[in-house]
Amino acid sequence: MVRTPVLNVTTIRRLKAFPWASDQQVERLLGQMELHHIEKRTVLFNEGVPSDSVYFLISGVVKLSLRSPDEERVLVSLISPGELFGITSLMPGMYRAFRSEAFSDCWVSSVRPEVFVTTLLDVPFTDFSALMEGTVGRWFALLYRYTHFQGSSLRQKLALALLELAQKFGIQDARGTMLILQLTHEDLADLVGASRQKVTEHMQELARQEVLLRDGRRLIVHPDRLREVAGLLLDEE
Amino acid sequence: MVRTPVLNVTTIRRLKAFPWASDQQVERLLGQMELHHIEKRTVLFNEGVPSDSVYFLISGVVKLSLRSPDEERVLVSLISPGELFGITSLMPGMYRAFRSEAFSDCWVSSVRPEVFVTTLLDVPFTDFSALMEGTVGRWFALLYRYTHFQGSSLRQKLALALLELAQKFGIQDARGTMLILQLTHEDLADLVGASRQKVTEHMQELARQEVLLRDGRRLIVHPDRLREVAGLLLDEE
DNA sequence: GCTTTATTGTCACCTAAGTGACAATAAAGG
DNA sequence: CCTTTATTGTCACTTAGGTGACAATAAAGC
Repeated sequence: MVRTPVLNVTTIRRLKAFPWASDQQVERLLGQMELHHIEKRTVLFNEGVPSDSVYFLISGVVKLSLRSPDEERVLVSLISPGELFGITSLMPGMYRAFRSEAFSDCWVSSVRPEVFVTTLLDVPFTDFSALMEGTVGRWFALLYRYTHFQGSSLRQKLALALLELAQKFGIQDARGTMLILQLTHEDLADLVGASRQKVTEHMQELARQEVLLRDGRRLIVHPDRLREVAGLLLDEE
Repeated sequence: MVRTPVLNVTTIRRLKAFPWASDQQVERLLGQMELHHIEKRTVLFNEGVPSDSVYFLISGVVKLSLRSPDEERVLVSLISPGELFGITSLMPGMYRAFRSEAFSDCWVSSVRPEVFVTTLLDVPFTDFSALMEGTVGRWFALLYRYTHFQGSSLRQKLALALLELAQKFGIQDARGTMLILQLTHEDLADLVGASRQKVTEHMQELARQEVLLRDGRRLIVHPDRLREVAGLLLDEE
């Protein structure tokens, strides 16, 4: 019933994908890609699972989503034909950040990231992958925080932001993780997109619940409890 | 007064930067990097200007920010020593997405992106850059949307989301840009993190103001007016 | 064409967070 | 040490958007 699409250099060019690649490169890549037909609503991969393929959308629409603390689904993005997705696999040891599922019936092709990179760029995958992590990895952490902000309360946003700060600026301390930074409540407010007053109120509440404490103008946080507050206890990372 | 820091392979290793690179590569890179001392509050680059350098933070804290529709500043991220930043320059023709300024007194080193890439990875910059754009570029558009969501009203968020959809799924039509997608108000609500009911209300208002119109279940939008509604008329992109 | 199911429209009511205004501290500068 | 300035704490009031509930359409299935 379903007609398998022709996947050749012409198709790729029409989709305006890989415009920089030569015909030979595209040809070689196509030879190593697997073609899949995916029915509407089918999940391609879930957030939190290891990333082992790069995907290319030929036709249809793919949806990237995430589940928010209150079990709702956050629709992160809709992928259009000609787009690559699932590119966490280009970074070493990364897990899927989003769930991908067919928003309509789709034709998708997949390829192993090593093949993808070595075919299009004459460089060892591990080198490329490491450089990607060192450069784009940070952006990814940002995207992670911002997508998780969706549907979160101010309390949860604060926890997420402090968690990121603890990773970057935290040093171990007898009482927890100390942030070696002079942050005012106003800075925090700008970071989570809230008003200074409400941040003050929530920070006080978090201190009362011993999720964090203040030592002068330095913060000492408990990453585990923050994770709990943020609503990602046994979650993907 | 200010002591110039020693910047050698040991320093780089201590900062845990470029762990994959060999000593020779790091050495070569260092030889081509410029060292700058930046006083607190000094702006390194502003959003919207061309990207021509990659930066590496040696000491201090750098702040990335953005201005929201209501002239407020959104604090996007704080950079810690050992991090690279300003990596829009790794993609062809991209403009700075954020403003970067010294959050505290800093030592920063900078290098041209071509030098950075060719030193650490034995591949022509244009090839690398094109691949980056084709893979990570989309993530960047996402990050752009999410950071701009901060401090925006639902109306503005809707405009931003529809703008992104118009870029991906829009085809020109006599009446505007038609989205070739079957989107329900619930989908839109999930995309902007709002309730279905409020999305219905705002969509109706946007239709009344002729920012968009509905043809059955297809949307036809006016990107220019959407941009206006989103509050980014003469803005950075 | 008719029934069923999904989507849109509309409302009244509730709640989290924004806002302004000011007092209480704490840090910084001399 | 004392003055000035920045930051934090607190509160009453406003507001945007969430929520539930249901009617009005529109699409899909048979």
